[in-house]
Amino acid sequence: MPELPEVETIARSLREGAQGGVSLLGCHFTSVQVSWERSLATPSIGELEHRIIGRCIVDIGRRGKFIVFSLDRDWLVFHLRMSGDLRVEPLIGDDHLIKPLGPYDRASFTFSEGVRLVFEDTRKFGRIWLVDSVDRMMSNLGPEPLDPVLTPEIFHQRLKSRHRQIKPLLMDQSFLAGLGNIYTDEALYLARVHPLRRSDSLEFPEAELLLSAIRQVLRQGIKSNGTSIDWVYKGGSFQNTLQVYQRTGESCRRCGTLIERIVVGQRGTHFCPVCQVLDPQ
DNA sequence: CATCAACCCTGAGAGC
DNA sequence: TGCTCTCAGGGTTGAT
Repeated sequence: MPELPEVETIARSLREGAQGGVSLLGCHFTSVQVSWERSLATPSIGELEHRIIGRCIVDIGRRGKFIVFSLDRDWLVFHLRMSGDLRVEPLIGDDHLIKPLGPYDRASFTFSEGVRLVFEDTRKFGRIWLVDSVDRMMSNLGPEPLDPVLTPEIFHQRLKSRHRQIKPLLMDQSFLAGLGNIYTDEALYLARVHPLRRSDSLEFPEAELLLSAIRQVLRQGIKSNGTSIDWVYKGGSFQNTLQVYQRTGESCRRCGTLIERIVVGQRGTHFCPVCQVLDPQ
């Protein structure tokens, strides 16, 4: 389930060709294939083809959990949701034939440089967009948690301006861009904030601590190349650092109390009932 | 504005 | 062994 660190890791390897991979910078599109129509949010397949063939990739980055390809005209944007992934591979296999796509490959973009970019997505929740304004598309996204322009003062003000349970608020992408279930649970634990606390009940020092906890888990996640949980995302090692996520019934590493699991905003939520107290509500 | 439920999907794991 | 059932999970949408 890619969150900010996983998306950052994938975007980085597409851009820099990390771990033996190939950088896509400068590549030119020669064809597009979409095998599951609903993976393409916009435009139509015909228009996508028409607008993208011949375009060149100028940059590859991330905004929230979106992977953004800046082309010499338009932007190609991916959201991996639960099970999506992007991989780059040679178009031609060892048998000198064009490699067939796998059963979970939903779209493929080939380049004049002899490689292709494959969007695979087992659960079909991921989406692809080709847009002429990435700013308009992202206009509802909240601030980047790692961006220094988000000061503790501003963060505290934003928390104060709402009256919501803290966990669903942190996962609300229009409030803050990039946190998902795993890193939210971890950050709340690190900051000793109960997931059901009301956002406007946090005093400034708590908000400051929470923001720094969020940054700490995200930075550590990026350094670990993300979290490999279940069969969905592979390659990262942050799962070895998890303090509460999927540790229900195991001991808190700070106080030994058993980690509890509750449902908050329809999401499985893991916390230590002793370290993360609810009292001010 | 906040909360909740349904929906989109599939593989995995449990129960039988 | 193999079937059926339930569940997770991000984000959108619609109801309360």
